[in-house]
Amino acid sequence: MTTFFNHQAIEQKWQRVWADSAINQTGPAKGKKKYILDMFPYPSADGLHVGHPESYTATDIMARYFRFKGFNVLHPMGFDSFGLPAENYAIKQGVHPQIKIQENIVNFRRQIKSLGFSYDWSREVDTSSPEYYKWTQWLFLKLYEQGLAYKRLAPVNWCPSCQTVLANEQVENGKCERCETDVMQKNLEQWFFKVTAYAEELLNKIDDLDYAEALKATQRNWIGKSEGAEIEFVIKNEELRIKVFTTRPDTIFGATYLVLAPEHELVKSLKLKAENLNEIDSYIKAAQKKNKLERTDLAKEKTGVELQGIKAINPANQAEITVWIADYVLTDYGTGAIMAVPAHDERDWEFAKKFNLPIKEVVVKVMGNRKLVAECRDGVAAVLVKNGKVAILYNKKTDEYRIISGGYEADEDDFTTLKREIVEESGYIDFEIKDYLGQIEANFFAKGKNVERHKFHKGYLVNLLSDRTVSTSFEEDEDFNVLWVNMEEAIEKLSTAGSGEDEFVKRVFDFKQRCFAGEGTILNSGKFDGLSSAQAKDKIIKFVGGQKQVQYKIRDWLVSRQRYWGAPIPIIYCVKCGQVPVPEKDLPVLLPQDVDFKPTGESPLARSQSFHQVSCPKCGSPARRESDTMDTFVCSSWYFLRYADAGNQQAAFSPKAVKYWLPVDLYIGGLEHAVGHLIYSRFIVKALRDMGIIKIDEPFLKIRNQGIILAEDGRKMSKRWGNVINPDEVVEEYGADTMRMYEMFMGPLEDMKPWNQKGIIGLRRFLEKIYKYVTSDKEITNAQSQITNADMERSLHKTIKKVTEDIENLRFNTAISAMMIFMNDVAGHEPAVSQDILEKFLIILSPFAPHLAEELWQSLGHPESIFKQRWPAYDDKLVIDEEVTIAIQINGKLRETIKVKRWLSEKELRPKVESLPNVKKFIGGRPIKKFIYIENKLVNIVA
RNA sequence: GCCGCGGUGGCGGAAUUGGCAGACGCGUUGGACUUAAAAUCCAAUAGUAGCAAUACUGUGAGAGUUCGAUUCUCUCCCGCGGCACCA
Repeated sequence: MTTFFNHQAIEQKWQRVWADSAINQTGPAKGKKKYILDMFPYPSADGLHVGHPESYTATDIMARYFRFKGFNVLHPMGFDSFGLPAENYAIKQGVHPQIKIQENIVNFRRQIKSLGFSYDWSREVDTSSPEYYKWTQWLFLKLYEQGLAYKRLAPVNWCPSCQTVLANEQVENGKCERCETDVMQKNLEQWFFKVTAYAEELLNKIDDLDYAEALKATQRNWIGKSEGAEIEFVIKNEELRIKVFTTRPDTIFGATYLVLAPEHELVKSLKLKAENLNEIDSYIKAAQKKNKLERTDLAKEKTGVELQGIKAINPANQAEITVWIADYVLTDYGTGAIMAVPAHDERDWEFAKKFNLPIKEVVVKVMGNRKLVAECRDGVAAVLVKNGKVAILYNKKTDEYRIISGGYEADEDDFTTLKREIVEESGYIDFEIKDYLGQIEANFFAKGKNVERHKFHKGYLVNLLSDRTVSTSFEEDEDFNVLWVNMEEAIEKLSTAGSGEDEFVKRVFDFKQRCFAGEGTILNSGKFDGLSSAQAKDKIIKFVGGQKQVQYKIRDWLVSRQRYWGAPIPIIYCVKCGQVPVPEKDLPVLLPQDVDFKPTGESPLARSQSFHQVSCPKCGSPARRESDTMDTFVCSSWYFLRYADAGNQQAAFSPKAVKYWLPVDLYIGGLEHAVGHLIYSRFIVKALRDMGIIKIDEPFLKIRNQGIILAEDGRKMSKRWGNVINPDEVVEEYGADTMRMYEMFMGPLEDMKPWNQKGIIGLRRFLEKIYKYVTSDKEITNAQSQITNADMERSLHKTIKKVTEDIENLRFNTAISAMMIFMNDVAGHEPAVSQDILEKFLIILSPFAPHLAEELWQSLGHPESIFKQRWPAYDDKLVIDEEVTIAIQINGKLRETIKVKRWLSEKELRPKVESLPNVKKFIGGRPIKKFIYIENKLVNIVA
């Protein structure tokens, strides 16, 4: 590649100057501020990958832009340096994690600096340094004081390969997110942070935050709120009550059995009273052998066992119902017991079908809209409420279906109605009822009869047994029936019928649809009949003496780890006093250097006598130190607070510094941290707020997630595929500015996009074009047309406007495109533009390509850095063109364009337009029906 | 299954209170310069038909609203991400 400028010399020169002049150092805490933050990296041995510069460039542009705008900007960088990879490397290679991680940090810092980011390195943090983790331990103690950190025996996730427990957030599809080993369940005593105490606030504050919809949805899903009720079922002849959680109290009249999870606390005593203890025991044993993944496998057929001889009483209708144990009920959600409503819950339906349990329908689907029907009531002869029957007749021989519908007569039962209607309408006499399809409520307007209909229909599938017929008079109106059709036709022709028959057709072909799990109108529920589900819920909860209840899926955060390379948990176990927190003055609890850190399942720290054996800080008795370390996510859940006051020796941070700098105004990082790091950080901030230590509710006002950069082959970059792009090589060959520009130009920040090695050249050419234009004496050889400085002034102001707006909206790709358009305007035209125009252009370029902009700025005779300048303002008058091109359409098709003065009136414009030859041609002498004029944009002539 | 995001040339992408689809860049083709190549510069570049002017088609599919739809509404298909026996 020919080089018109020596990027290496320029970049080295300015990186040195900037470092020496401390130009990126954060100002004292006063004036208007912006806190622009990147997710700090884990300093892996592989060094930076191209995803890092993507988000770092974006934040760097923002930081530089806001400095130009006169803001005091905090833009820090640091390293999340505790964690497993360094430890695993240490185990393999025998190098202490600390040594390896420091090497990696040196490399990371070099790489980051080579890209010319404007970080304030004086505030760098390193989570594995005692100066930092002292305060991580302090944070732990603060949470401990509040009861937000606690130790508890609980079923936890255990990774047999990493030899440690994991938080729920670190398990993906039952596998360890780090090593993809199947995670086991173990009952262990572990440390937790009480995130659930903030579940509600974590959920409802999401609405006010400026996060991408994907991030919000992910967090909402993870928190998993559902509102319902807890209701007690009495066990017959026993003093026992079983509490169930349900979100559908409106279906309780349809609860035909109860189900307990195998681990439910009442199972132990109940099974002894059952008649089939052995069967029950073997079922429980079998269930507990399965791991979580097997238990929750949706494809698996449901299993269960009845507690024979035991009956519960449905509190709604006093019916005696059976009690079952089944592992489709989860132990750790709700109360670990459910009321089963097979008619309205697919899982209960499946279970009931398998074990032949009663299915009672208490909610019907509502078709059509009662309100709409009411609105078109005017002029309707009568309101007819007549309940009907729909039979779907199936002819096995021809594999065809036919719909027959009709109403009750007098007090007929279902079968009599069906029989009569089928004979009357079709003449067939030999059939049997095969399946009940459920009930629906239909609301519609029958045009032919001019009546509004509001009915309940029951549907049946009826098998034709032979072709025998009797002659009928076919009195019924055949137009209302679709005669024999095959399956596809039945679905197609009837799915738009809208009167409710279509719903039954669906239920014929889709077995699952026969279990209606939606909300509707209540039936078979005593005095609640006719209410909607929504209306019935509260009333029924009251009626059965239940309690309204909210459930969340999110669990407390398991923070202890049985590994070496983490912050030690500052707790001491005294023989006399029990759990004793390490006094703050004794912090940090230093990680011992001389430990065999091989993982064995026991915490490696337990093997260090000097670490382990201590005396109680309270009474001096013999004691032992907690030997677990903290999850690295604890370190990263507060680092953004430390940046505000990084050098503080006396405290984690001063309230004053946090008050000024926090919350973070813009945080950019990967979406993979949606439920781990980001929820943890939000939790920690809320906990510290409630302790009165800080005053903010949320750590991050605005979060954007950079999209993954894929390899050229469209796959993820991975050593395995050998398709990884090394940023160092790109910087060396094309330069840091080109690299920055390319990554910003690839596409929208948040989109996933593939790398294209050839595409980089376009950005390099663009920078060269600028360099040549500014440094040469502007003898443009290929002058195509004359252009005035006033024209260029306009072009510049348009560009400033576009780039300013695009930066504020993080649309860097179109900002660069706008600058390219400006250069295309300038270059190749004579005469050259004024120095003033060039200088302003360099300023708006400088956040993107800081080295080149600074170099050219200096070459224009400025001794002071370009980054000391102010952002150029644009003049609205110069941005708007006086002449506009108006598109002329005839009947919606573009036929001509015309250049006119801006804001030309229709009166002035119309004759001009109508006299255009093309317009005359396409109108072809027809009269003009309509002349639509959108000012400054378009004319559409309808002829 | 539920929730969220998306589907536009050969490729990355642009255009949204509904108003000229394909900006900008890559690639490709042709030309200039050169002994030659690279680099650079100029031109063309959605598809189909045509020598051409031009015409028709075209933003995942189908329908709808509208003078006008990539943009709004409905139905469906496909891709990505999250949750998932959560009662």
